[in-house]
Amino acid sequence: MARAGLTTERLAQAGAELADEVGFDKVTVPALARRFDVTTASLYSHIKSSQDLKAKIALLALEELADRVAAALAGRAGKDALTAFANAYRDYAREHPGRYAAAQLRLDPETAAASAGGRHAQMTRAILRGYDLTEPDRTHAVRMLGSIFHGYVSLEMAGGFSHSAPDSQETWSWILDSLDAQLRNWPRS
Amino acid sequence: MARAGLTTERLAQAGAELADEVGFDKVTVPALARRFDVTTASLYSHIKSSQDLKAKIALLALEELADRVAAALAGRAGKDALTAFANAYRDYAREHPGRYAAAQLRLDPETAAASAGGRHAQMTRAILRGYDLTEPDRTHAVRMLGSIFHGYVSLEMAGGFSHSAPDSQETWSWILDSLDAQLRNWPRS
DNA sequence: GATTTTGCCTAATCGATTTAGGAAACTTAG
DNA sequence: CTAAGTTTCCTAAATCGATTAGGCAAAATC
Repeated sequence: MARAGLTTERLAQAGAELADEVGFDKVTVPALARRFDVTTASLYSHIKSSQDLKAKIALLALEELADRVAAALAGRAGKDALTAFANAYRDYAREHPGRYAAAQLRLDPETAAASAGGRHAQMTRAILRGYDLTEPDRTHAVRMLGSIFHGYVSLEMAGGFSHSAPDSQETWSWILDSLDAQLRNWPRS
Repeated sequence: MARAGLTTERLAQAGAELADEVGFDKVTVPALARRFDVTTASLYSHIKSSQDLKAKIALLALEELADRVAAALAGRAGKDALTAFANAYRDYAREHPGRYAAAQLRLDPETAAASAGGRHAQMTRAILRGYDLTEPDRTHAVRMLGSIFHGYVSLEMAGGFSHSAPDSQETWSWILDSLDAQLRNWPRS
């Protein structure tokens, strides 16, 4: 019997592609097995469970996203860095909706600790170096940026802004301008 | 054979309670049937499918949340209204995590149109009456507020802010102060 | 080339989803 | 009050996803 050449990495990769095509919630062990023309049971030599597969897809997405953000951030500072960061984030979600959804999966603490989550937090802090904030304002600002980017992208993907003027791109730019102004003028009256 | 007295509303209500207890993704037709001591098939006289059940829970959550926000907003304006709105939103998510997750379910357009989604948008606009914004800034601001509240609450529920100082409440207050200042000083430099 | 390890298979169980069809309980009209 | 109609719930059964046990053949190791 010819072997299909499965590995954990290939499964995660194919699972990520499947997620982008049909949605992360529709990623299922049998569906992935069909892609490799093997039986469902065969995948269980490479993954522990369906949850495990999803977690591996999530880790892959987090790494990819972190790589993109890192590349976008290279050599930039201030508003330039803020915009690059935000756009890298948003573009990834638009190009890879299934992976983006995967990246939101709640991981157990050990897995999360070994993930690219730390790089994300680190890069967000790096953006703020271009602004004149001291602790604890800097941490508050990190959290605010994370919230607004994640929230905006989620709502946009859910179709929240698609059916009315002004278009989503304008709002995105407006928000970035607004955040930049807010951070530059801190502390305010 | 004694009847259990099922109705669509009771199922949605019980489904919402179940969601808060075990998580929205764990709400299943058999699990709900067990609560009423009936067989799984019996529920299908009241719901069209499992998806339909979840949509009904989502609609219930959206209504409840809109009611709460409306109550919180009554008689308030300016920063007071902003804070009340934000806290109503966040408190609901903390008290009813399953329902909050349900409220994020993507509904098909017709269902969404018949939902309390419109009330939410309307109330968000109402908050901004206390600030001096004109279109299209007002719409941009509505979207920004929605994004940040949703994003913050999602990340907080996912445990994103729980393992480091400063605590989440401080950041929440900081963000509200910051948003208020930003909206009051609009347009800026 | 013999042995150990690994990859994939067959077979089977369990739980969730859903439909078909029947019987008992409510409702309503005569 | 009873007969007809409707609704509610049941039994039974098919399908599909998740998962485990145990076997055989292919790779890798010696």
